[in-house]
Amino acid sequence: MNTRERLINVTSDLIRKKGYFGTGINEVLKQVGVPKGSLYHHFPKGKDELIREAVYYGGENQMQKYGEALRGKTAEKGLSDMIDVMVDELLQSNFEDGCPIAAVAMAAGTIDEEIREACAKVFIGWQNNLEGYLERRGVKNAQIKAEELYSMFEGAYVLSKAHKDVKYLLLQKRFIETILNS
Amino acid sequence: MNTRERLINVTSDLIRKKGYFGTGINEVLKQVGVPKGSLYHHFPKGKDELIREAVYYGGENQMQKYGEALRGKTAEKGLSDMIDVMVDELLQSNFEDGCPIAAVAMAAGTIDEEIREACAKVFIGWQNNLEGYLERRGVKNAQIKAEELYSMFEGAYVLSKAHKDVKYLLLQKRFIETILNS
DNA sequence: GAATACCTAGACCTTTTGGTCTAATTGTGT
DNA sequence: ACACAATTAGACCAAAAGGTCTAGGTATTC
Repeated sequence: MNTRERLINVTSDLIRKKGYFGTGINEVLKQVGVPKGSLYHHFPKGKDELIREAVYYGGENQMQKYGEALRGKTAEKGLSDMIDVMVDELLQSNFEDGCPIAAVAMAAGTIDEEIREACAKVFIGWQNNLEGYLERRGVKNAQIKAEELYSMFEGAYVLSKAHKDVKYLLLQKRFIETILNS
Repeated sequence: MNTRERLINVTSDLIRKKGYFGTGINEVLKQVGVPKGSLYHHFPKGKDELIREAVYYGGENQMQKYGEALRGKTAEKGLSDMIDVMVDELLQSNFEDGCPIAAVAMAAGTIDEEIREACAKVFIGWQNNLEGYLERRGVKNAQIKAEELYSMFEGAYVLSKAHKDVKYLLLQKRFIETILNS
């Protein structure tokens, strides 16, 4: 992993814990162990460019995890396993890691518009992915259901982190069937 | 409105736009128009104490708004109007204002534990309020449904803000009935 | 091996951060 | 009028923020 990738990787880790404003380039630099010059060589526009790349990177990463959870299962089992991915992330990080995109998107409107667009694009990507998955399993109105499932999961992720209690995420499993059959 | 209240009020406005790390006490001071001394007189523990109070204040404020939307209506109409409260906040602030609690809770785990607890308490308060509301209207399993509705709304709030598009919130109206009858 | 592009190194800068401290002022009760 | 608490005022501080710039080093290419 080269310098550029390591910078993005560490930034991606940090933003899901502390969001846009809480993530400082000095801390990134310290964790990666490289000087300022490297950062501004790879990201001439500075922090905003770095964060934007980290959003895309974190989004790809997360989608891959979700993809693995879904692969080759019934819609219900797949979605249930997708929830477990989020549950595990919370537990393994002692409730420090949240949704890597939401943490940044929260400050949208007051930060660089391109970053907000990056967040939106990642969300759309996740959603389209889920929509295709549902369609392949013969679920009707897959688009709306994918949107709804994402809303539910995103909200439960936030609540579980705030409460330091995964029950909000686990509760979603009881409503997967309800939504799929609605 | 006295100095202490004005400080809390402005801080509450700021945190729902920028979260914990994005909210600076110097900016609060500038907006209120008082010097440092006043802030540290009213909040000897500094920023964290101020933010905590702002979380409670913002939570009360928001619950009142939701309460008005719900009052004297069928469960479905009330919940639909509650969604409109969130929609209006996004539109009127040009998508700058989000959920006042979620914005702070996002950074939970890396900030003062008491602030995280404050966020959790506010969420619990909102949820209990909704639960009571549903019960009074004869909804079965009101607790679980209140939890679920909050997850959905919270998630849709985040997504609508990230996308600068209220459709994610409006979509929730189509699922209110589904959840209530589940 | 010289030339060139790529990348690292880190000193330095300005602005802002949260916080402390002392002096002055305002209000209140006697 | 006096005493005393409550509050405001703002200078000051160390640390951290994001960012710039020049100097080295390390590859790669001819």
